Amino acid sequence: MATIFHVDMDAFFVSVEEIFDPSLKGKAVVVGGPANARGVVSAASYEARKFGVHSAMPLRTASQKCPHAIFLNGNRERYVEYSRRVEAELRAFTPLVSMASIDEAYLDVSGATRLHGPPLAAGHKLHERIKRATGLNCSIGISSSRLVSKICSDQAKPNGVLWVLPGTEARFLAPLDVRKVPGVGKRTEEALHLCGIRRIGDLARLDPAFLEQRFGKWGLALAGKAQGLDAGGWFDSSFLETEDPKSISHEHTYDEDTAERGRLIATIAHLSEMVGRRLRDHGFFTRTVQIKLRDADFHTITRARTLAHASQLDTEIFAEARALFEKNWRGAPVRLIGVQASNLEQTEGQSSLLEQSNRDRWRSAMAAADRLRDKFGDDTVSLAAGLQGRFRRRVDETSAQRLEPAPERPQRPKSSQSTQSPPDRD
DNA sequence: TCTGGGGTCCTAGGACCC
DNA sequence: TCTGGGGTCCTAGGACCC
Repeated sequence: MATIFHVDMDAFFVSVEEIFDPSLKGKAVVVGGPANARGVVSAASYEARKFGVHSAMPLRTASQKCPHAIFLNGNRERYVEYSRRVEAELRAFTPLVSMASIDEAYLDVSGATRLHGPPLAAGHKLHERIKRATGLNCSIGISSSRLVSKICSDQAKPNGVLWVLPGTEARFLAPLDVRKVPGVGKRTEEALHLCGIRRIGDLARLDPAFLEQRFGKWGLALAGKAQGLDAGGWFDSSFLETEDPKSISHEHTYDEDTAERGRLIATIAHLSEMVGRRLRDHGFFTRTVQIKLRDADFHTITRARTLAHASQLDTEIFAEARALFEKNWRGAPVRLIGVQASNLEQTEGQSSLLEQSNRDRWRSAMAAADRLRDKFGDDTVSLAAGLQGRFRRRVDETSAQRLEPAPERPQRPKSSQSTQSPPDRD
């Protein structure tokens, strides 16, 4: 029988902030942004939660429920750093560690009883070690499957260790709300309630065939989850593998909706650059470029196109994203705009020699730009179109280098040059 | 209450091919 | 030419997670 730990950090972002500013301890703290900003709560301290504040809640709502809360923007790098410290501590405890997100992990400690003792004692030992090494509290769920351990760590919060004895999984799960099952959100919960299913025990009693007929493939998975079973069985080989990403995207929500074409296109250029940069960092090429547009009513559309050859160049991603935007934007104010790369490949595939040499030149320009960004920051180099709108001022003020084609040679016809053309060779 | 940003997976319809 | 079925790729949307 496997022994799986699920380790979940308590109010992770808030707890890290408290390390940097101990005066925050014991206060209502919300990480996510200013109280009046467009945005949602990323993390709330337990003090703030007493007032009904929880993650994913709009910041403006949070500030109404808890006006005295301290609102912080948050520091991604800090959280990544502390996540690494936690991970190091987990790996020192046992080698079979799978980070599920920035603040949670699964550990397979099946073979570690000799070293760490029985499950509950081992759990407390790990809990102590994490606290000592990082100053952070966590909760640990222990059982024979990842699913039950995850639900279990949630029941253990805050700052607790809980063990579900082998053979008692069904008894543990039965009284819990169906919403506790990972994957059951608002919609599925509503649908289940309509069928008279409120608790995991209700779900477990149902015929899997009924769930499959009612919810399709997902229904069958749900039937398994109600029994506390992991999708991949007791142990699936993907436990330790870090898989390649399937998509890379960036999006931006404006402080106020905007219908300014120049500003929208500048944002698309900026987002395309960020996507391209990450593609190159990961060594991927994208075949499908997608844009996302959300209007004032929160109505959201996505429009995608698959390219003839895969690319990792900002200019090609931007050209595609821009074309999709021009074809689909009707002039209405935009709340959010996004650019996504998917259909990721390891190589760019075949193309003509001419295209190849053009891309080779752009590629070296991109590599040079990446080096400059590493050295001087992300805003030092930008697509020409990125200089419009709100990015213009920032870039001009720093008198940054622009990523534009080099001056033309005289024999070239003037009209053939645009921001879309590759830079000349020196 | 007025809704971020980064992802994953699933469904469903249409095109196209055999 | 009155019309099947399966497979794959593409696109759009939606539920969900942290």
